[in-house]
Amino acid sequence: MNETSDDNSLITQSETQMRKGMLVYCVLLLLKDGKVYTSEIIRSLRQAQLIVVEGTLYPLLNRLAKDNVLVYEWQESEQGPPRKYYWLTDDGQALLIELRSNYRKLHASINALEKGAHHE
Amino acid sequence: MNETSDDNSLITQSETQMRKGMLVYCVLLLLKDGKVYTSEIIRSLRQAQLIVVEGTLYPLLNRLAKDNVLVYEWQESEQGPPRKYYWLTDDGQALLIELRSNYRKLHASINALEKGAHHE
DNA sequence: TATACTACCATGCTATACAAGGTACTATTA
DNA sequence: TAATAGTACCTTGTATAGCATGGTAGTATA
Repeated sequence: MNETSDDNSLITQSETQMRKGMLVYCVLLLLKDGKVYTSEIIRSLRQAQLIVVEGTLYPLLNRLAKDNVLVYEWQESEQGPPRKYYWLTDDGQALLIELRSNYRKLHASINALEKGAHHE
Repeated sequence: MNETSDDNSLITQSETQMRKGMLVYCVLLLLKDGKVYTSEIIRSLRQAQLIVVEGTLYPLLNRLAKDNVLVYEWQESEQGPPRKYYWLTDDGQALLIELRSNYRKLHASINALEKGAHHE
């Protein structure tokens, strides 16, 4: 709660916020080409600098599966514990299309604001 | 709490999420050219289809002012109640630059995912 | 048997968007 | 003067969801 020394906290916070909203969209993008298991998703997202912690992704996948966006099946691994492979349902495909459209619109809106197009 | 009839709730939810993260950035963009008062900000954001309700923006502006990103002054209006005009501090200008950079990176990452660039 | 690695998961905290309702000032009109 | 409408600001309560932290379990190796 020190308000003088953590002046970069707002930056970090806003960075986090920016990534947050895109998370569902990015997860669906990662799954659009086939079955992927959870740790693999985390690694891919980290490569894209989009997420770091497991505690965010596992509940998210559970929610998406509960809402019939994803399904999964367990699969034995040759080395290590079994893996939970996820893929998109038809509803998931539809949601992906919807989110892609929304992202395009959002990006366009931000571009407009960046160019200072705020006149009544 | 009905889980069968509100099957578009996840879409709405994700749309909301997408806008959420961009809010700080968009507010700073709106203020980058000078003093603006709150209702005006709300109208501009609505035009850009980025936010709808006041209950989101007022607390956000308070937070940003508390964190020395924005300052404000009261100004009489010729018609109606007085208005609270906000503008960016130097810290706010710096944050805007930071957030612009972050947004660029995020957009690039999403573009990469859209093109299916997830290979180890 | 013990250690290391991989993978999955749950709990508690905190931040925050939204819904809903409220206050106060000005102008218009009866 | 009194009532209504319009504008602008603000607060409270609720629910969502990311994150920190810690834990379980299977496999492989020393």
